[in-house]
Amino acid sequence: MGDSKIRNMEEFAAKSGVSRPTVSKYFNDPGSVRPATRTRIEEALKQYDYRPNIYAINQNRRLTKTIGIVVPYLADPFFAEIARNLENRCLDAGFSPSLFSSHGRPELENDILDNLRSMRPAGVLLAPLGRASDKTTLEKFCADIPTVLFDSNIDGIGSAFIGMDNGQSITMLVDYLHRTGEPPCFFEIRNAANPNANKRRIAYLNAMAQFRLRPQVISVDGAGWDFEDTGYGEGKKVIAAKTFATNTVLCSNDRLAIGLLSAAFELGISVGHDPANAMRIAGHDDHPFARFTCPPLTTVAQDYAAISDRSVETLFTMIDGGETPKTRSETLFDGTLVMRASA
Amino acid sequence: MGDSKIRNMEEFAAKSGVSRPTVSKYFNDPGSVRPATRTRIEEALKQYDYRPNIYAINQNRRLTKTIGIVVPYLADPFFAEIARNLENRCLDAGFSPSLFSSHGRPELENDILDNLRSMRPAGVLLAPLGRASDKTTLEKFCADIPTVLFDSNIDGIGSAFIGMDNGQSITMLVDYLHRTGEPPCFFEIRNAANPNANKRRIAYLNAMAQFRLRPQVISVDGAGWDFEDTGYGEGKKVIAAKTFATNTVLCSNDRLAIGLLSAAFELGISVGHDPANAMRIAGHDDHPFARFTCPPLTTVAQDYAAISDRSVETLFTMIDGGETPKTRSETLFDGTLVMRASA
DNA sequence: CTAAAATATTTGCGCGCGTAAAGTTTTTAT
DNA sequence: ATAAAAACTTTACGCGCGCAAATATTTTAG
Repeated sequence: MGDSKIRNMEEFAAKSGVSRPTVSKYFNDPGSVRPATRTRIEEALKQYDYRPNIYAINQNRRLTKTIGIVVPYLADPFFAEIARNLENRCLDAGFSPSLFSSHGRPELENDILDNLRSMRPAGVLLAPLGRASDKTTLEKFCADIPTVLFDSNIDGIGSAFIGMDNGQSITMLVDYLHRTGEPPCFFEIRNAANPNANKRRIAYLNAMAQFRLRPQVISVDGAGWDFEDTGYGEGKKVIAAKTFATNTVLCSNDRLAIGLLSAAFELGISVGHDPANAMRIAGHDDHPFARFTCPPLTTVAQDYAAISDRSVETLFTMIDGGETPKTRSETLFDGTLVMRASA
Repeated sequence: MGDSKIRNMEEFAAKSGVSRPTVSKYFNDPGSVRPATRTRIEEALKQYDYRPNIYAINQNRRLTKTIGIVVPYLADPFFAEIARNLENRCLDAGFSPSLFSSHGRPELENDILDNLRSMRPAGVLLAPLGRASDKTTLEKFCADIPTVLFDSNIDGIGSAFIGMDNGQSITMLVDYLHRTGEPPCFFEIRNAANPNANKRRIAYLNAMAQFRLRPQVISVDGAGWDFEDTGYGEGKKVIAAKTFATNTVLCSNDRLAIGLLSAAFELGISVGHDPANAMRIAGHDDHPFARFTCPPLTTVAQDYAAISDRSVETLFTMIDGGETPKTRSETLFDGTLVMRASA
């Protein structure tokens, strides 16, 4: 363990019997020094636990080894889970991830990006708030820092977008629901901030048209990120008013579905795939808790791992390549149908 | 907006017609310079959006304005919510919070603390993994950096602990369940990492003794942080085996209860406070999703705001005071009974 | 209006490390 | 064994700012 305290790289270099520039080289890439030298440094490292001062390092490097990760709302387990995957992959690649949540607040998103810019990160993985985001700020930021967008696509922002194919997933879900019972109504939050919400409504309308079914979109008011609460409160009203044209409801996302399930339960309406039940409810995303609702939620699974992996890979190739690619790429992954008891 | 680019404080000072040291003083505390000078700086700030280099600042300051926040598992909405509160309070106080999740892995917790130490933060708010934590590392860390523990108490670690009074909360819950029906069995994960689990079991046993009731603790195996999964899988076995001595189950935490609710539902066992139901299930924590389970979960609410506020306050007084207090303080908040339909 | 107090400025050092150039030693290839 | 290549050492500068001391200016008090 540590004996006397080492104050800087100079002192440490003296202790290890290697010159300071070589020690510096070692810390930037241990493989870049001769094996014999490496051993000497690492021996010294065991004796005098020394770490280079990160602030001094970052001040002098043109680019840091930091990767910024920004999500719109970390208290949403979906983003928490994605963030966890992203963090792990960055760590594996030798970068230090720095995690930020906009907490649903556009001003905070701007502040975070401002802070991030002054951190001179190697790159940023950004899931923007969406409609609420300040596009000008986003645009400026992406011009300066290699940025990969994920989850929420905003046209023209960032050098790449990784997300899921809402058209594919919703069509599949509509198809399934239609084959197994009454065609679905679509339950969503009006003017939702997340751009996926829009795409899903449109995908629903297209799918229904394709299957020659009459669509019904129920848009309810709801602010903020308390989707369960909106699903519950507004769902109760809609169910009580018997607004749903069919017994099957496709929710814009799982959190809304969880709220709607809760509303149905309270009103004594049985939900389930079995025809004995009064209602069927399906969601979208395969939220971490969707397996544990009562009844368990039928939904479309997003491929968390694939989205995380591809986002990080895309960013790393951008970083390695040196410059931002000419053309903006969009990668969409297919969802997987998860048949559970609710629909 | 920004005209020509400012490279450093020297250039910016020239543009604003103020000397560099004064500008430096301004950025450390805008109120410490004369109003006239302040105006001149802020006028210049509007023209040439300049920000001091954080790395240069942090390298030269003895203490940074960073507050480290470390939670054991961010994908648990309980910690996500606490983290959100803590972040906001740090921001309000002019600090920059830096959020880390140990993701349930002790090595990662150690790495995070190592990184954090080299960041020379003004202070750290730490919710340790608990039993799995490397106590030696924690101890060393707390000796160097002002640290407030929250949620999980580890004897002697950190200068203060802020959490909830498991004795009070569990006693209240046992009392309530006993008054309104059969006395509760206690459902928990064997050898849980979190120290609260232990305290709750003991509190349960004490409470049952106090009310002269026969206790029954059911400890199931479960690794990791997938509490719902454990509650569901093991819960199904326990219910099927009719192990529970009474019809009332008090779960060690809400996430376990959510899993158990799911198990009961699958087995066709109706859960609810109403005597018509076959079973009653209660949880602990008032997890963000507890309101939306079917039936909604009766539980004890932790006072998120109080715990966050007090943790931050305690840390700030430590930071202001300069040195760590002689005596370690422990602050425990009472829980609030939340009566919902499940028990 | 003058002295005292408060605030600015000037000057200059230091933080810990990246990095480049020139010279030296070691390794690898022929 | 010798030349070429690779790795290392030495030397030196610069990054952008904190901070301290001495000096100059402005504000406030009497």
